Amino acid sequence: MVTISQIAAEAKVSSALVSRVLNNKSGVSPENREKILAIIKKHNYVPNAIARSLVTQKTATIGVVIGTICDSFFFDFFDGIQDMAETLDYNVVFCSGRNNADIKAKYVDYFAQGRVDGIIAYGSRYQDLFFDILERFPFFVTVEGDLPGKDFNKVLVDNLDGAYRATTYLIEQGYQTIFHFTGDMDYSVSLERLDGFKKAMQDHGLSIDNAIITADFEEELAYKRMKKLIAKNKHPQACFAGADKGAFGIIRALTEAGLSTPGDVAVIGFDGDVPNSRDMVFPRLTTMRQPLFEMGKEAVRLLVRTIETPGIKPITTTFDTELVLGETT
Amino acid sequence: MVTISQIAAEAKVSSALVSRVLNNKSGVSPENREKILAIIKKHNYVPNAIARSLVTQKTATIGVVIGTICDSFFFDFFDGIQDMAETLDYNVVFCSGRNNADIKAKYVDYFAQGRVDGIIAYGSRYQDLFFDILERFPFFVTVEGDLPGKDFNKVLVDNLDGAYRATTYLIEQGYQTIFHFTGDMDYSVSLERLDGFKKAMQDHGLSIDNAIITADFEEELAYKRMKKLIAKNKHPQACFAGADKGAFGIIRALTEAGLSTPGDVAVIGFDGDVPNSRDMVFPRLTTMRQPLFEMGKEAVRLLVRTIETPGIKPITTTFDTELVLGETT
DNA sequence: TTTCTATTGTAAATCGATTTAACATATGAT
DNA sequence: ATCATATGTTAAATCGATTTACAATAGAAA
Repeated sequence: MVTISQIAAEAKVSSALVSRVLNNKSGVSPENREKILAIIKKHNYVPNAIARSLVTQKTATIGVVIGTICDSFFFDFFDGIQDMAETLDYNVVFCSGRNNADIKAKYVDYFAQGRVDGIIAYGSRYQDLFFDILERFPFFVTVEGDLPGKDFNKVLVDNLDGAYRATTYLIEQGYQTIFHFTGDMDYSVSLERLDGFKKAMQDHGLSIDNAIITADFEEELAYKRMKKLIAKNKHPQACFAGADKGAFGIIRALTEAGLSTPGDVAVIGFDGDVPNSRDMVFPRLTTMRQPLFEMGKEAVRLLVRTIETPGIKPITTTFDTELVLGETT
Repeated sequence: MVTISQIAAEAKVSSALVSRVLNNKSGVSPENREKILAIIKKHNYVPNAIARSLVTQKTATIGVVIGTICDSFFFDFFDGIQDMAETLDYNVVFCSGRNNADIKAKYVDYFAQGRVDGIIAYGSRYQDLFFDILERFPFFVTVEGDLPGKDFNKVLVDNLDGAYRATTYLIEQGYQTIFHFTGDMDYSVSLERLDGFKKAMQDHGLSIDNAIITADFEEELAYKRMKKLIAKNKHPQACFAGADKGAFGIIRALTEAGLSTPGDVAVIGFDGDVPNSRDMVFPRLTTMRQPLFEMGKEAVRLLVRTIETPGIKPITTTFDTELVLGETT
């Protein structure tokens, strides 16, 4: 690949002059500017970003790491990130952990080697390695991820409140027995949603005995758990799933057992994960929606703020969830 | 951030020694190695990848650019890329064009400034700018993208054959009037699929008069076109959609009009785009599946091959599609 | 003519690593 | 004691850009 010195040599000028032309700076005579531009064009010369970054200490890039890129849940989040990044003049690159904590940590480390100006990391499994790696890097934001006592930029969702409202909504609809299918208990968001559920039940004088079903964020386990409950004839009047995928599993178990929703069992989810083929999905799920687009935007905003304002204190922004009524309650 | 010279200074050795420790090379006394490692650990020192890349001329990274990251169609493709990249020891970063040709070109350019060792670009709109930018970079693979007469690494699908077989399958099922809903005519894959359709119809002595409905790769336009056909009572016995999303639009129009599939109108798609919530989707679409996982793997294989074998000739790999029977034919 | 200023250009330092060549020191064989 | 070899260490070059400090030139002002 052709370099700046080769361009300079061919133009019989110093590389400093070429650099000035590249960066549209003054201090170049019109004749030289024209000559240099012609040679640049002739060779399709593009300055090497690596070399440039080394001296400017800037990559103009934000790195995003998520658990897996193969999850439509993130679509709005991605779009929010890119939207704000474009207005703030940053490029965005995404890395996927392929549902593997080690790979995710590897990519956080990859970014933290100075390849980007800032990192956005999504995830709330607080024991995960990637938090440690993140903390060695000066500019980052975690989304959904919190660590007790640690002070960094965070974009959070008020899971406790959301779960409380979801549960309260079910109670107000008149359901008496309500089960909560938790998310993976390794994740702090699962614990928060569980707490919200418990609090709502207690505040309304309802029992939570046997009401907590340990599941995860995937469809399969919730499906199995619900299937077993139905078999034992111990299913509740309503289910609050800690994640939309779990809710879909519950509905599948119901459907297979010949039970209807919300007729026999009401189901509410959590996430606002709108499947890609929205119109083909039946029935539409009632869920607590997270404002993922706004969260993406906010993550970039916080990140760029700390990157460009030396010494500024980190911030936590917490978003509220929104009840989206579907056809399952 | 701490640098190699600071580590060297603190250990009272030259930076060359520290570099050797970092890269596990010989030529360092056990005592020095230990001392240096201790200081590295103490400061959480991580070598700067930008500086390293500048001298090694390696980033150990493959950049992937697609039209939009917000499309479950790519999931298997992404996974195939990462799968092969892991075995060949490359990192993978993704950039999304947000359904905008300019943004897509911007990211191809971004990568081509030397930020990655090789680029994988997905897309077949041959007049798109990104082909020109790609060609200034020595190492790249296009997927689905072809340019007549140009010689570079390509991963293709035999669209003509796939469309021919899809159409033939419908004909063999006994359907007489078959319409083809094309993809966006800017894309070469659309033209190829159209050709396959035409050829199959002609080979079986069927007319294609009024049988070609110009649509795009999205659901909405196919829906509208089909709706209009139904209104005029001019719909065919079977539809071959150039993309699965279009097939879903056709089915939606049918459903709304009270028509059933395949009872009233059979529908076959093209892509093998399995929606995320597979089990919730009704009915399951018959489609020509593209082996996206394998295509991702192959793209990486071709790319790394040209990166690591100087002077080697570019290759084109063409994959066959596979008829996946659903419930719509 | 002299002095000052503005403009244009270049040499050299810099960013943070790796790599090469040179050199010093120690070890062992002859 | 001498030479060859192996080992450990460092200085300096390098990667490809930007940036700083300064030199040269030209034109304006005194």
